[in-house]
Amino acid sequence: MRDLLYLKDDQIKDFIEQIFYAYRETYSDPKKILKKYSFGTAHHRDIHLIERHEGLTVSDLLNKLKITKQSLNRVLRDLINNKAILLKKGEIDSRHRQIFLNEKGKKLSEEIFLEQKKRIYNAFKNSDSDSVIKFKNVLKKIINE
Amino acid sequence: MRDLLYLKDDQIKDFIEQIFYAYRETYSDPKKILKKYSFGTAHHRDIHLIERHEGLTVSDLLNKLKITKQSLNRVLRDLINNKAILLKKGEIDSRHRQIFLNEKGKKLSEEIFLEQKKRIYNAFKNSDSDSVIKFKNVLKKIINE
DNA sequence: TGGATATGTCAATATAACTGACCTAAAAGA
DNA sequence: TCTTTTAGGTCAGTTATATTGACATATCCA
Repeated sequence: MRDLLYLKDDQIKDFIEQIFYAYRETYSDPKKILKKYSFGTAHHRDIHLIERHEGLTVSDLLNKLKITKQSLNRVLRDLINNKAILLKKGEIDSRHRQIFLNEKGKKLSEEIFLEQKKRIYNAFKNSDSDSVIKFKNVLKKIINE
Repeated sequence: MRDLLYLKDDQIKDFIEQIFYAYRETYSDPKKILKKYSFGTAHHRDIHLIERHEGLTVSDLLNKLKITKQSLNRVLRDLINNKAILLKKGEIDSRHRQIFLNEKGKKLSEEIFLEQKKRIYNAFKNSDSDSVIKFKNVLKKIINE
């Protein structure tokens, strides 16, 4: 077990480099669309997480993004002013704010995704299903999920 | 082929989210060490690429990083002032500058890597070798390598 | 009622990037 | 040789995204 090639330092360094490229490329693709709305990647991440977890609270979002509430609030303000999202008081605990996409936000989210999807879709289409499943499993282990 | 689960939009969105987490966590780990030297992640990326490709030129580095030379120069200046790297005129074409780590840079690079390695090493140690190989293959397809 | 929690906001600062303009030295080509 | 291109460096101003720290408000819970 101890001399597996992929556990050697040089190989691990290659992986670290490739994770950087994969992230950068994946999140670069929709930048042109974001620019049309005067949004950046920070807005993109919020839109993505709100779409995936409709009704999540501000603190849910903070926990996923791992940024400060001051940073988050700048971005949420932009999205609210643009009428891409709306905040509702939590029904059980009215201190909470639950975040939703409205129609404009859903349209934007879809537009972003169509651009961003291509790269991943093509990579998967050219891989066999076992590869994709194992890709996911290793990714999960990297993020301790 | 057309109804493979992992080609569905929701699944692809999950992958996009996980690529973000994987990148963020992988590059967060060594931030404490970088701070000791008053460096940030931009310095980290440069150090990494110089270590992996000793003697690469400024334009090689620009092509890998895909940032402007003005951005790169701020970071290289810091590294030069800190005596972490040195630039030599290219032997064949003396317009080129070839970049090398010196002793201090090598030590820093090693220190950063030991911190960053843990996450990937543990993920791989808990995966079988077929998974890791397939992880790499899919990653390569995502970045079109 | 008093403390903890969830959220929001003001202000200043840091980091990493950008655009645009301009400069020098060296190589390459007509 | 003269001209153009390439590689690199720099100045100045700006933008995007994040930070720290302080403080305010509303709501929940014991």
